[in-house]
Amino acid sequence: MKSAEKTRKTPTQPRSRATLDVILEAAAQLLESVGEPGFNTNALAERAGVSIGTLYRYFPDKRSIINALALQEKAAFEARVVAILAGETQGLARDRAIIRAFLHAFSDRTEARRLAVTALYATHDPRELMAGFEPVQSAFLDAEGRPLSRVTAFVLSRAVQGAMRAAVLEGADFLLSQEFEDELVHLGRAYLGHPTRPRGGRA
Amino acid sequence: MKSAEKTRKTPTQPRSRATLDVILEAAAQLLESVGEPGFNTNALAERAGVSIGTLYRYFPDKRSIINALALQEKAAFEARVVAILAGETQGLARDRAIIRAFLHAFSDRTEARRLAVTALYATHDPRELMAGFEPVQSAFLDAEGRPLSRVTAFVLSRAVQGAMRAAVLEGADFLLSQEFEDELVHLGRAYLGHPTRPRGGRA
Amino acid sequence: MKSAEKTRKTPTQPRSRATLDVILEAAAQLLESVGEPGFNTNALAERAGVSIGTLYRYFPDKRSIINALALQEKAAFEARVVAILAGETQGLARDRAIIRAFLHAFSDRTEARRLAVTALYATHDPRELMAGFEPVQSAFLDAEGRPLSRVTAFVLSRAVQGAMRAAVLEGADFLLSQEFEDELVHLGRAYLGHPTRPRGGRA
Amino acid sequence: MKSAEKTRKTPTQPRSRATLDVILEAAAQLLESVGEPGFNTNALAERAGVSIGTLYRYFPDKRSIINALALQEKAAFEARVVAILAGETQGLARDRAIIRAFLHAFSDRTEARRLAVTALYATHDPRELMAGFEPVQSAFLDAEGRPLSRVTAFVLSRAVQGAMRAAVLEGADFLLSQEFEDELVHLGRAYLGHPTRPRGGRA
DNA sequence: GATGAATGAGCCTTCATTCAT
DNA sequence: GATGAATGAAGGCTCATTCAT
Repeated sequence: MKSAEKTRKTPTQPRSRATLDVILEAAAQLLESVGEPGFNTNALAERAGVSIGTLYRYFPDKRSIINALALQEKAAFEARVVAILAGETQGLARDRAIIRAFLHAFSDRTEARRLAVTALYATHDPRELMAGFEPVQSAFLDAEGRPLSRVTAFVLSRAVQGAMRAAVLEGADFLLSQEFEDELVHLGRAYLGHPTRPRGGRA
Repeated sequence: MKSAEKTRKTPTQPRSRATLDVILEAAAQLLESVGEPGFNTNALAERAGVSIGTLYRYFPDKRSIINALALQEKAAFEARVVAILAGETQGLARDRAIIRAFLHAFSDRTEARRLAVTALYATHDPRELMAGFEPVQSAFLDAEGRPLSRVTAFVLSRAVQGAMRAAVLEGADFLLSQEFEDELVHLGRAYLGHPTRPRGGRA
Repeated sequence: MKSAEKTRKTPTQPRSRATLDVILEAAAQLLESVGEPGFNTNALAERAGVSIGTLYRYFPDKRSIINALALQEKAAFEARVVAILAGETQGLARDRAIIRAFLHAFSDRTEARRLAVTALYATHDPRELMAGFEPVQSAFLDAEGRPLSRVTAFVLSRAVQGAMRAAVLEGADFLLSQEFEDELVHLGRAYLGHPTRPRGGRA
Repeated sequence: MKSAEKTRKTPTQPRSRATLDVILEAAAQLLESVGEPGFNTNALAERAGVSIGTLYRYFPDKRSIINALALQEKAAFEARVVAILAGETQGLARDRAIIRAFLHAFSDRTEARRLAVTALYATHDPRELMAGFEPVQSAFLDAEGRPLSRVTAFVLSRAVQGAMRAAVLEGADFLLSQEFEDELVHLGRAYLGHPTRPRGGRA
């Protein structure tokens, strides 16, 4: 009884594609405003401006709508990071760019993203879901220029994500401040043994 | 429709206290085994071995049960950390002890804890909820022995928690390994500029 | 996903038993008046004067309500026939009594009974369901006093039932007439080679 | 809300006729494989290889599709029996031929036929529907060569049909056996007082 | 105090039918 | 004529909550 992955019919006609986008956008808004318990198909249909029946033409059941949303967000974010890694920027500047990408991914429509990803995790293997981040992890090297161990790569990525996630969830006023960004970059670079800007004005 | 906080009657008679504990224990087990969607009052009453009516003698509504569970877990954990801080151990050894306390809090009955805390966050101000950790944060000092800035303390605590949380959620096989614990300690100490065990092959 | 047989909880308390009877009686009335397509849980709850929720305390799903109804009718009818067979009456008089029992079973609230039994047949092995009639069949003997062959017993019982069923379904005006009853008795007895009343007034 | 009888446009062009046949054939297959509850217009359109819209060009609503199917089956069967009656064969041989025609009508695609006919009966006057059988009934005579009374004719035809119907529904292994056919012929002839093959071991 | 039968709002989902293309 | 996306009434079912016993 596993719900079909994502959609019933892969829509290629422009009208269908538009309808699908409308549904996913409405889903993100709704999830954002009411959270998971209030997220129901009737409310979604109304906000999307389509009928309940249309919803079910595009998705086999409710859960698959949330999953589709999560996968969409995940793909968009991974694309952004890959673009940075493929660019010319290196070293501290590159690290800043990545942190900034993460920060903005987390701060726009955050609650919806978090819930969707949580739901995605509830029904899929998390290891598989993190697979998309492997290119990011392998782009990092330690102070001697060697690739990171499995555990080190894990701690690095999850620590930075964790701090950002908490800042969003706790509504930290410094979320988009330069200081917070600097601290995150420092966290990562210090952990790996890279030089970073002097701590405070000391030393 | 805001639910009264926690309980209808604060139970002081021993029997009531026992019933309340049974309910909370059953709630933790149920949340653990079926997750939030399957967590319903009828199932809870049955697992706790009490009637639905009794449930409602102790809690005004469903959400307050989950909240009570979260608060209970939170209090227990905070007590553990405060005990460490009140002890004699200092420096690297104290940091290891705290990390270990976190790790075990996260690895026992994790899913229930996460869901309960998530639910707690959904209905309460996260800043208020994190207030209990302030003693922990003020116990840390930077390499020059000065207290941490607000942002630094935040990044430190949430980064470590984030890495542990992810390890649990992703079912990382190294969750309780020495290597993972070492990496977390290193993460925190490197961030603060404290000396730690040598990285990689360096002296 | 097979529905549990009959009820969720076997109710033994008098109140529960009464509620269950009310539901089954309402189900029979509703099935009678609107037929299977119009038979829905909301309408049933309303006619029974109970809530939808109560319905689902007694039956796991809609189909099991119809099945319970069918089994109840089946049991009642079988009991009636067994009583006749256990009695003193023999020969032609006994055959008449059985035919009459069938006729009345068919003519009181017939449509509901037919639909319920049809639904029962749709979800259960018909051979199993007919098992209750075996005592009836073995009570019949051919003109030489020998028990009937399997096929003969089958043809006899189903032929008589078929004629009665059709009379009900077609709304035959002679359904409860003496002539019809006589013809049915004659059908069975002639088939088995027993003497019966002279055909018409002719030799 | 009574559905217009049968079709919107009586199709006389060959293409329309072909489409209609495709739809009815698909309807029979679908009814056979999933039963009445699973029989829905979307599934029918897909199996027939036409669009939903096309379905509604040929039939005003769903019920009329099933009715058309039933009428088609009914007409085909009546034609077969009329052909036998119009033939040369008489007496026992003719009776066998008719029984055999019934048996095969019942055993080929039986479930679909039964459901369709049931649905037909639900919306039409059964007396009207049985009108087609009157020629069959009037072809039978009693042992004195006189036509049957109304009740006798009814009992005869419905008894034989009832036994066959039950054999199909109960999946009797003897459905197409010589013994079953013999018993049915004997049932009818004994009822009418005609001589038949010896019963049991008698001469 | 405890019980659990009863309630019913509200949710997910199906599917007959319409109509713009 | 044909298509199939869209519609939405309708129905099955769950579960938080109440209250008579």
